[in-house]
Amino acid sequence: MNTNLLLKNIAKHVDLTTEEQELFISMITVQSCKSRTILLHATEICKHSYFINSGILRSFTINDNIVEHVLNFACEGYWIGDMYSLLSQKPGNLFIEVLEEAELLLLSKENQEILYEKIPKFERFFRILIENSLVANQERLMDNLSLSAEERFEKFCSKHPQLVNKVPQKQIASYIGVTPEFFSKMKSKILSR
Amino acid sequence: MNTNLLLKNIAKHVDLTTEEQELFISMITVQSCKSRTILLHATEICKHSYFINSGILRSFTINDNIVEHVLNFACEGYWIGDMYSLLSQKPGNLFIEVLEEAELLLLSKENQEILYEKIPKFERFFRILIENSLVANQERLMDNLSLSAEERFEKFCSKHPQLVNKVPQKQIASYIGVTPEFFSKMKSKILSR
DNA sequence: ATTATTTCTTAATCTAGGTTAAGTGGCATT
DNA sequence: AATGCCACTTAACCTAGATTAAGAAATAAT
Repeated sequence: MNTNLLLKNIAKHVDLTTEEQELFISMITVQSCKSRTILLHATEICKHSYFINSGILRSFTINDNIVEHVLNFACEGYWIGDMYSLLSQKPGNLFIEVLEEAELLLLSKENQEILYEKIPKFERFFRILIENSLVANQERLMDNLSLSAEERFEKFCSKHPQLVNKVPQKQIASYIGVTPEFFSKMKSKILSR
Repeated sequence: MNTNLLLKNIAKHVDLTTEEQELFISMITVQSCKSRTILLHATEICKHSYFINSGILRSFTINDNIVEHVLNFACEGYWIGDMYSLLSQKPGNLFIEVLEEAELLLLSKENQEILYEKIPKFERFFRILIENSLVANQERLMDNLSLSAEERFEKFCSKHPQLVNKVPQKQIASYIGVTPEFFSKMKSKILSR
């Protein structure tokens, strides 16, 4: 189990002793997933936070059993999960899907709670992660209220260059909030100038 | 200085000893603000988190010096601030304005950091607050992607009944992401049935 | 290799919501 | 009580993006 990336990630925000690192690692499990695996169904209760060692994942909802809406993409070095379901331990509305063959490190809700009790530094670490998520989310919200689809797409490209050519275009469309048809039209308009 | 509401608020998530409460209170300052006060300008660095004892506030951005976009409303018992600016200590893009005469409790960034060091329980308290914020934000984001203006308005009414008749209608329009003109049209359509 | 499924494109048509503009009513300041 | 400023309304017209539909291209499954 390769925990280098994760430990490096943690070290950016808090300093762990060797024992603390070991305790932490003992609470992590590894999981390899093929593309198209559904890690979490909307009807299930989310039991884990997923750290991505490699690969790409997304979280999304399904509307009226037809239209998908992408909440998030996540790749190497990021966490993904259904925060609502994880916190409330009720079924959320999110699916989590593997888009590109992935190796994941799983931290269960119970172990996360234990970590918080035993090593308050983890309380800080996750606080900081969530703070950053919240800031990013607020910005995206305001962007959706104030920018055109084209501007949102540009911003997506500059913020997530590693995703632009790897995830299906219809999912980028969904993330920025337009239909795949409109996205296609918009793209060819952009390319033609 | 009335800290009852705030202490009750904290007690929902963590248990403080009397000494801890006292330390905390010693770090808080009170501020009374008349309606229309601008607490934070978009060009300033946010130095405080604001807890609302009474009154109503909002945070918003201004686009091209013309169009306002409301990020959040906050009333009694809630916190407000510019999280991006507070964390980065750079100027954010948010204004914070008092909409209804307010009494606020201020926690400075420095004191917040000291609290984190001295009483890790505060790390937990704020982690939980931010988690809840993030969940609410994600839901709002998905609502903006999947619901019609009318549905967003209905949801706003059921989630924030205490605000519906207190804040200017154009600001509710902005919060749900439509123009004041369209909002007015929509409202009269709703009333006519 | 062939077939089946999905993704992407193009184009015609439609509509939710935006823009512009003019008018009304409220409330705050003098 | 008069003036000025906003907030709200109404209405005509406009447009970004949605919908529908059909074909082409790419992927996956057999």
